[in-house]
Amino acid sequence: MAPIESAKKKRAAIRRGLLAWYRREARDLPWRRTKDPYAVWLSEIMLQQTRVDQGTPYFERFIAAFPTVQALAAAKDAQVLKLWEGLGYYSRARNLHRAAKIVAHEMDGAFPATAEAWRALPGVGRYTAGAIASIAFDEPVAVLDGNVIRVLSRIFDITESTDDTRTRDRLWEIAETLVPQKSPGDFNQAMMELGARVCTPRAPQCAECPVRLHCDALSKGVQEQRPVRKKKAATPHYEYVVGVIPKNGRYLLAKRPDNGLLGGMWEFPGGPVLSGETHQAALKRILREEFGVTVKPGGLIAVVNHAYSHFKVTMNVYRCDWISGTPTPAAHTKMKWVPRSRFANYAFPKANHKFLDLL
DNA sequence: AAGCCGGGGGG
DNA sequence: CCCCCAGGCTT
Repeated sequence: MAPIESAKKKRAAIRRGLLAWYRREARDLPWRRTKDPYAVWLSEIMLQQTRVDQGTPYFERFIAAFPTVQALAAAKDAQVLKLWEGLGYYSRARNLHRAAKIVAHEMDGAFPATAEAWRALPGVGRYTAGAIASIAFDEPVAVLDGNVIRVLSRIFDITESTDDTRTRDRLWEIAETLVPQKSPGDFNQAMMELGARVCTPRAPQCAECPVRLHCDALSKGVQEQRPVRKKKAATPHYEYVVGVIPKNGRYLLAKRPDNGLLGGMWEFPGGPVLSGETHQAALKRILREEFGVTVKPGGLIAVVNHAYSHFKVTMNVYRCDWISGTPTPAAHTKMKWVPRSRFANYAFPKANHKFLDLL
């Protein structure tokens, strides 16, 4: 079948249409008011797998606390984590902090100037490197995030699963072919903004789309069937018990290991209930074996449900009386008795915040 | 290639 | 309830 328009003309029309739309419709976001590489970098890390509306207040607080890469490099781990509290994917904060120290101490405070050089920093992959280089340094390199995958899979009617590596490679190639020499940062942001506000996962607003005349999926009426995704396995559900243990006006907290789930965060001690085990038996067993204290389980404070990325949990939170034992963590890195008035200095997981106000 | 890694909002 | 989000790292 002969193409209605040449591929080259189609690309030119897409560039023109998206750039014009973006200059008219772009949201006024804090990191768009500057080309400071530090601000652009911070925004890109914070927005990984995170919606703009969710990330924006975190960006404002974070950059107010650490206005420069030197300030971030000099910060304490706990301070950085506290500012990330509630945003999720906490390894981003750890990698960001590590990278800030590298830039400040090993690169003399000078940021990398190319996408390739950015990728050497921890937490910066192909997407983030392309975003920073194109936005802050005008380098004509592509980005491919969830929005761009959706936009391109519709415009070019990609029928293969976009979870497949070969399809990803093809999409990257399309994106690289599209990105203009001039205003690459605006173009990349235009594709993402279109994906976020017009070319949405469900019920896309095609009538509002500046490139609707060039969209292969729309012309076939299959836009809601793109992108093609593989379905994910069902996530398991776990039953946990958690102990709230007061002693002399303080509560027993434990710090999670720096790597892995909720790395470096503080939490009330607890763990999974064995099948057939009562909550009271589980509390006594877990607190003795994993945290080194003997307790007497008391009343139920809360039942909290929480969903993580790959499992779900029900936390049964009980008040417990401390009987004996010096807190000694098995899998955690340290434990402390902390007064309620100082909780504000500790980064807690969301699942703990769901019952913290009840204490 | 597949799994791990949070939390929130929309349908 | 399921899906997805300005993804990267590890195995």
